Amino acid sequence: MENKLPDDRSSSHPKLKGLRMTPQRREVYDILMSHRDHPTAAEVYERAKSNMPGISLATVYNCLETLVQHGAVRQVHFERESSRYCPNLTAHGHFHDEKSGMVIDVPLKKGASLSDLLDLPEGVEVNNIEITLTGKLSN
Amino acid sequence: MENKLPDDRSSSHPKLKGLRMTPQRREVYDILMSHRDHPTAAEVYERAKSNMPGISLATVYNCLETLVQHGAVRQVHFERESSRYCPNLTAHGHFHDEKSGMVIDVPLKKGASLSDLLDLPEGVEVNNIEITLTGKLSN
DNA sequence: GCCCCAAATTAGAATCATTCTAAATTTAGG
DNA sequence: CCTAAATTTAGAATGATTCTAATTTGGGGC
Repeated sequence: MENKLPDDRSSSHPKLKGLRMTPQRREVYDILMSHRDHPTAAEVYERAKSNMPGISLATVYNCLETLVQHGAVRQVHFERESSRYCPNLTAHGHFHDEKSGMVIDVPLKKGASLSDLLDLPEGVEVNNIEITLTGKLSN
Repeated sequence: MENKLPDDRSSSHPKLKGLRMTPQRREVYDILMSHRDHPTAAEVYERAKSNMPGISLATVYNCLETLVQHGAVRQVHFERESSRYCPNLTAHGHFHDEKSGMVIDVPLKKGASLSDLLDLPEGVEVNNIEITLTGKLSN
């Protein structure tokens, strides 16, 4: 059922250029792209096993690390809980509902920029930013 | 050598009201207030031992947790590294230098507010915010 | 001032996410 | 098709933190 384009091994997303797209990496990447609910490595592993019963947890960790290094997905952290993974590459923060554990993306306001908010010291090169909010979803 | 005010057990800082100020908690709190360099629990433990050789690591963890719960200090997280502790209660973010490991406070610009930056969903009660930057201090 | 109970402290065990190790497998290039 | 390098794998190791159960401490009531 899969569309096998011979040249599609590492080019379905611009961020994946230069990355050998093994079946395991594709599986992990597809899981992140299709669910988009900020799963942990263990959750990705559970989902991956249904399509790929032989995949190992170590491989899931390896694939996630590789995808993060290539900028294809982002890691999200709340306190010291398990890392979560997010395929949304736009500038945004994350809200963590303390009751349900659910994580939702919090977009930046149109035209807004972090440098409007923060008084950054001179001569720093910022490679990564995390904006994390925790609280209650009052419904 | 210590100034023993009978009423000073839990009132040296407004945030410490209602908290039994044991010698261990005072020691931990004083370490955070005097160094202000975002130490980990293990680093607080090392420092505490010089004044209080019998203190245990578990107690340092307990004291830090209690101080955080009472809003007297804040926890700071980078990726999944050890939690760090910060006595600066004003709204601010943190920059983590990848080379030296040093952490510095990043103040918010005067008059700026997070809600200017983020498009928060309706009806969320935000209890905590972390803004963490990682990168290189290019000096 | 003394006793009692709850809270705090303690050492060490347990937990758990993640990383490491070493061996087996897969893949790309020649 | 062959070889070297990259990837995957199972299981062990790591390390920060939390838990457990026992001991110690301190404040309020008498």
